[in-house]
Amino acid sequence: MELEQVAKALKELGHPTRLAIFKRLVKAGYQGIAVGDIQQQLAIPGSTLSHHLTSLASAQLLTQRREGRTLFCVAQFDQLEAVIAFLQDECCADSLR
Amino acid sequence: MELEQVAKALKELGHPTRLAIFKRLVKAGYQGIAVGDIQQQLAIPGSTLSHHLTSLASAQLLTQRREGRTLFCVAQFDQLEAVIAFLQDECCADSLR
DNA sequence: AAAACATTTCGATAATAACAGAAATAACTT
DNA sequence: AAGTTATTTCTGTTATTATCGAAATGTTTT
Repeated sequence: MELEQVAKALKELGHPTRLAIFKRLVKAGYQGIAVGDIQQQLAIPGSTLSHHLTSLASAQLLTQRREGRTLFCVAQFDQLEAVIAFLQDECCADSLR
Repeated sequence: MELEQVAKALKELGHPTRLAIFKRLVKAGYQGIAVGDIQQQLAIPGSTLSHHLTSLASAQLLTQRREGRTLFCVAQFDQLEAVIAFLQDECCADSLR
């Protein structure tokens, strides 16, 4: 994975609210979690939440699936894994220690 | 590790220049790498670099050790590990898949 | 087709971050 | 103590991000 892409993902995860959102996404698994549910859990305005979701999506950290009038957000697990792999392989120099 | 603290570290790593700096720090191991060497490698102004180093330090991602007039920067490996652990434990829900 | 619901976009403001030249500080060398 | 080297702090500017109410959009229910 490219450094720029990883930096982008880390940047988007690097905000308390977005990290909290992402944590919930991951906990929800492949089924995902409704935008409205996230909003209730975090108690933040819808417009603010929507921006944060757009940010996370822009880093390929989530996808959305509509079911009626409800939008479900699903963590993009492969992207998270790629980020972790970058930190471990490119950065975490176990061999040096 | 606290979510806020992790978010802070992710935020600081989430900048292309800082991630590139950190990558070099890690590659350098416990011995570290001189500020001047980083500057040469990345070809950026000293004042800009200094700000980025301060940012990384503010997230406990590096420490500095002076040797004469040269400052060495050393990655704070335990902090990196804690961040990775958070992403894996709190976020990466392997069990769900 | 009107009302209700779920979510996004608009619009505006405030806060933070990034950048880099110039001046300052710290440490060594002569 | 003057000069040289290494790095940071100062100062100011520009750019990006965060926030959220209000209006708009898309979807379902009646």
